Order: sequence, then C-alpha cells, then structure tokens
Amino acid sequence: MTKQHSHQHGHDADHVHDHNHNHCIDTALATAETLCLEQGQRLTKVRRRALELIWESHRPLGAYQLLAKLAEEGFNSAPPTVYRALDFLLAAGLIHKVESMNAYLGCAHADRAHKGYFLICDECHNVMEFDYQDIHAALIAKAAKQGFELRAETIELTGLCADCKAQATDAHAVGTSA
Amino acid sequence: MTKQHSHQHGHDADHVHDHNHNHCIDTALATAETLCLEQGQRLTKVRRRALELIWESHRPLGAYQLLAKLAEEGFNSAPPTVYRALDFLLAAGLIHKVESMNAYLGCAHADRAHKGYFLICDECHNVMEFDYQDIHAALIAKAAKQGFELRAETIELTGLCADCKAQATDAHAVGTSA
DNA sequence: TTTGAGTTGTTATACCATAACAAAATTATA
DNA sequence: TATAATTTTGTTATGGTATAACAACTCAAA
Ligand SMILES: [Zn+2]
Ligand SMILES: [Zn+2]
Ligand SMILES: [Zn+2]
Ligand SMILES: [Zn+2]
Repeated sequence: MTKQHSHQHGHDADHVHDHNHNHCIDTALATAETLCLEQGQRLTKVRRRALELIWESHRPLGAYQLLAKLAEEGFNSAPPTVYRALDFLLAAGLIHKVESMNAYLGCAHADRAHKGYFLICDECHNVMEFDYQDIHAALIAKAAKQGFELRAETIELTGLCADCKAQATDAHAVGTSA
Repeated sequence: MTKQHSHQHGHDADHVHDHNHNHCIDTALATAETLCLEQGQRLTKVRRRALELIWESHRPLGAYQLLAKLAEEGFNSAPPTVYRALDFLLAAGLIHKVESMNAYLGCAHADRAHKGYFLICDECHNVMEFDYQDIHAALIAKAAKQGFELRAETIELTGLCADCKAQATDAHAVGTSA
C-alpha cells in the first residue's frame, strides 16, 4: 500500500500540511521529464503545468477544475486544451483517472508500469493509491480461465478512511449532536 | 463466474439468441417484485418498465438510451425521470452501474447481497458479471489493514473476450488484410 | 377527510467529453 | 537555410451525463 500523498489525510480542504508538498511535486515533475525524454515525448508548457496543477491539488481534480486553473494562467480556456493534456499524461502513465469520480490524480510511481488501484473516502474524498500484486495476479488468472485477455483494470474501493472513522467515533463518544 | 446473460457472447448487435431471453427478464422481474414487497418498496410502472428495458438490452444501457425508450412508450422524457428510476433500482440492488462506461446493467443475483465485478470486452462491448469471493475477502482485509472501512467496490476489468480473441486469431490465420 | 410521505412533472442548469478543421510551432529533410 | 512533414495548439460547435429546485400529483395512514 502506498499513500498517494502522505499528507492526504486531512478532513477538510484547509487542513494544514504536515510536510512540504512541493517536494512531491518536484519529484513527480522530475520523473515526468526523465520519462518523456527517454520516450521521445514532449512535455510542453501546458502539459507540464497541467501535471503540476494536478499534483498541487489535494484531491483528484476534475477536467474543468483543471481547465479553469489553466485559463487563469493565460492558457487557452477551451475544453480540448485540458483533455489533450490529460490524454497525454494518462498515456504517459503520469496520472490516473478515477472513473467513479470523473477526476484525475497524479501518480507517484510513473516510472514503473502498474495499474492504479484506489481507496476513496466517501467522507473526506481523499484518495490513496495502493499496489496489490496478489490481487493483480489473481485477476489475470481469473480472467484467463474464461479465455479473457485482460488489458486494463479499474479497481476503486470506497468507504471510510481511518481518520474519518476515528473522527466519527470521537464525535459519537463525546455525544455531539447531529 | 456467472455470465450475466448466457446469450451475451455474440460479436455484433444482431447476433441471434440461442435461448429465450424472455425467461431471464421474467425471472429478474419476479425477483424484483418479491424484493420490493419484502422491503416495503414500490416498484412503480416507470421503475418496472425501466428494469425490463435494461434487461431487454444486450449491453449495458446508457441513461439517455433508456430515457429515449421510456419516452417512446409515453413516459415523461425529462432526465430526472430516468435518473430517479436508476437511483431506485441501484439502491435496491436490482441493477449495477458500470462506471467506466456510464451505463447500467441488470443484476441476475439481486436476491443475494454482493458486489458487481465485471469483465468488459473492448471489442464487442459485452459485459459479464462475475463473483469472486476470494478477491472480495482480500480487498476487505487489505483495506482493514489501513483502518479503511470498505463500503463499495468498483471492479471493472477490460480486455478481449474469448470469442473476440478467437475471431481475431482466425482472421489473422486466414491472412485477412486490415 | 385531512395529513403527510413518497413519487412524478417540469424547467433549468451544471458538468463531462469529443468532433472537425484551421493555425502555429517544431522537427526532419533537402 | 529553405522546404516539407509532423506534431501541437486554437477555435467553434456539439454531444453526452447528471443534478438542483420547486410544483403537482398519488396513495395510504390517521
Ligand atoms: Zn499509479
Ligand atoms: Zn476520510
Ligand atoms: Zn450483480
Ligand atoms: Zn468480445
């Protein structure tokens, strides 16, 4: 299990970070540049900035949220701009799409091929990416047994994260109304 | 593994059924009525007809496709009509939503609580629902280890189904161009 | 028969995503 | 360097998915 961002555990958007998130962003961007260079891909201004903005968000970011941020900075504000950037970043494995949220998330492990498996909190909407080789292998085997050739996996688990569960318990114990 | 419809293996929409699909529909509707009765839920005309139409489709059905069919039959043609019916059917466990397709599928096992796991063919777009208790247990355990309380699972696997794979192989062997 | 809960009708709007073609920038080639 | 080919971006338009808000109706219980 890998927490996507180690700071992604707050319960409200204004939660104070307990580490320098700039480090995460810098690392992700450096990886992105290396990968694009290796693969002869061009990490253009808008693609690079889109990736940064996705990383700067503490939650999966919707396409139009991202588009608005890009527009604020002088980039073209029409939808194809953002979808092209997202398509590029997805194809490069630099971000994942969370299907059940229609939102996009930076991947901290873009340098190694993998499927994105996610734990999504219903309460705080934080998302953790996790890695589970056992499940991946089991799914491939299961599919193969049906003659099905697996190409992609959408594994999105929702529920209550540890922090939100603790908070709910606390509130109950104290007898908080509502 | 349970094929959602045993006839869902054709490669084109006009594939001739090899069984009487009306039986599937009748069974599903009977189950739906029993469940609603037991739970004090009202399977109204529009809800019932929506469920039938979803079952009559050989593929997961989009909300607006369903809406059009309902409208043809004299039901109100505004979006809330269909989304209300879908919400009801989802909550009752009578259908599943395939997140990666934004489409809805009848569930043949509504009478026993379960998660909908799907195998989706990229080529023919048929969907098979499957049940995998091992994976379900593993996911719960994995989440619990993180203090995460699992509530819902979106497991959607895409790739090439056995039929489409065979067809592709045949075409190749025969030396078909393209 | 009144009351209240649940359901449906209706209008409007927000959000998500792509098609199609023109213009510009970049890279490769002559 | 000039030219051509390729990729990327700009622009306009459209299509697809989903919900908000409030009024009207239905049905069953009190
Ligand atoms: Zn990842
Ligand atoms: Zn949470
Ligand atoms: Zn099911
Ligand atoms: Zn197929």
